[in-house]
Amino acid sequence: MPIPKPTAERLSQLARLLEQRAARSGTISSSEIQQLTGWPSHTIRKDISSLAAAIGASANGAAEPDFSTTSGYDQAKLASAIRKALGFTNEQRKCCIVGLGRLGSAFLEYAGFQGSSFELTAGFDSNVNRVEILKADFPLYPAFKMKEVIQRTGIAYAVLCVPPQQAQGTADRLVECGILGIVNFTPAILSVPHGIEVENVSVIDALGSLTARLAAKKTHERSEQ
Amino acid sequence: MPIPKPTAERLSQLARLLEQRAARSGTISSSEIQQLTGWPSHTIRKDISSLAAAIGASANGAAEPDFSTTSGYDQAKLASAIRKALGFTNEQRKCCIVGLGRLGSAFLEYAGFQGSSFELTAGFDSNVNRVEILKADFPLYPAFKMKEVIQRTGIAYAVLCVPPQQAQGTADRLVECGILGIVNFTPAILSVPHGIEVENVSVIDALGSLTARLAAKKTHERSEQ
DNA sequence: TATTGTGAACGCGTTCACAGCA
DNA sequence: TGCTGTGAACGCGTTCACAATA
Repeated sequence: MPIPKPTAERLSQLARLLEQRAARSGTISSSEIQQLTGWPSHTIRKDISSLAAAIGASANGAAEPDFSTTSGYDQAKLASAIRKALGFTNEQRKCCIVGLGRLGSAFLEYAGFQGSSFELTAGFDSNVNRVEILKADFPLYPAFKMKEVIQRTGIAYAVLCVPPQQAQGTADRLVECGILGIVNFTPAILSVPHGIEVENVSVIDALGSLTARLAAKKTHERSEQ
Repeated sequence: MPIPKPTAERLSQLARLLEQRAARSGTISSSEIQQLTGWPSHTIRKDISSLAAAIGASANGAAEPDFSTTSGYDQAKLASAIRKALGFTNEQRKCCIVGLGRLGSAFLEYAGFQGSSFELTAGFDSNVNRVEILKADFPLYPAFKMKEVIQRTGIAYAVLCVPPQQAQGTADRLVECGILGIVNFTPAILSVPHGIEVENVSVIDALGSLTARLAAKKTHERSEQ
């Protein structure tokens, strides 16, 4: 029984949240989670129920779950169960940054990758100067080495931070290099062949979602009165 | 008849795409859009159908749509109809950037806001040095002026780019200032009161979605064989 | 023939209500 | 009593199949 995508997203956030407050008392209830996240408690219980089902299905004779005391969930155990079920702990997927301008270079010192199942292993920029000046924990290369490096080191994903005019062209090159997925920080809409996935990340889209949700909430409240 | 949220998101992207290729021939078919975006053509037709319904519902005696020739949709007309229906062209919503480190300061020269319905009107940082050194088209302030500036100028949204340890505290302050929505670029999970909306933007989450989609596609292909 | 347009069926995640348990 | 857990009903977006239009 596969975990539904929206459920997986909530669980992933929940795991982050639990790890953040690791210092607190060992147990948390679904209604406390509701308070922290805004998700209804029954949704959370259902999500965790899906999680347990998914674990039980694959755990043929292995150790059973065992979060769920009488007063909530064991935070540490729940968090690690989520991580395991969502395929974290598996081998790290290698990623690269393409485009080391202001935005791209911000990732060079971004701490969020530690503890995730993704690993930054390369950066590329067409400007050789940048490549030489910037410092990172992983090697930076001029753009013409992209194909060689990606294929040799087995990089699966690219984080695209080039100027919008170069976005589609660079995406095409990345596909040629054998990349599987692109996280697109560019405002451009990318066209890619079947089998390649693009995830768009955009402040503007995020602001649009906010506006839509606030508008929906308003009309909802109106209809409640 | 309100436009469903997923539909609105697709239409929003579609509008961006149409505007990008404004130079091309004036008409585009649903199957061409399928090729460019990967969405099935019937989904696109349904989406545009929803759009037409939404416009027709509010256009009491006003001009009717009129994209839809016999060989596709008029690109320019469709794009502007989408923008109108999704509430763009309305008064701009004011936004501010909070935290002017590497990531936050990248937005100071980000072009994506032009032509959107959002406008950057202020930046804040607790480090007075940064505020004085950085240059932007809009004023930058030290953090202690947040409340005064946000309330005086009517800023509705904040883009949160502070270090993760300060995320929750800063979010709390923003809520006190009367902000309605927060775009959270921090890996921290934020708790906010009812009525305030948070949209999380995270590379890690985006990579996670990519992985999930690729995995789903693989098992789907397997079951098709 | 090549397109849009749409009512109806479907599938899936959400919600509900209540059973189970400590 | 206060919590988790879950089958069943519900609602909504997607998908399908076919009518409509040129």
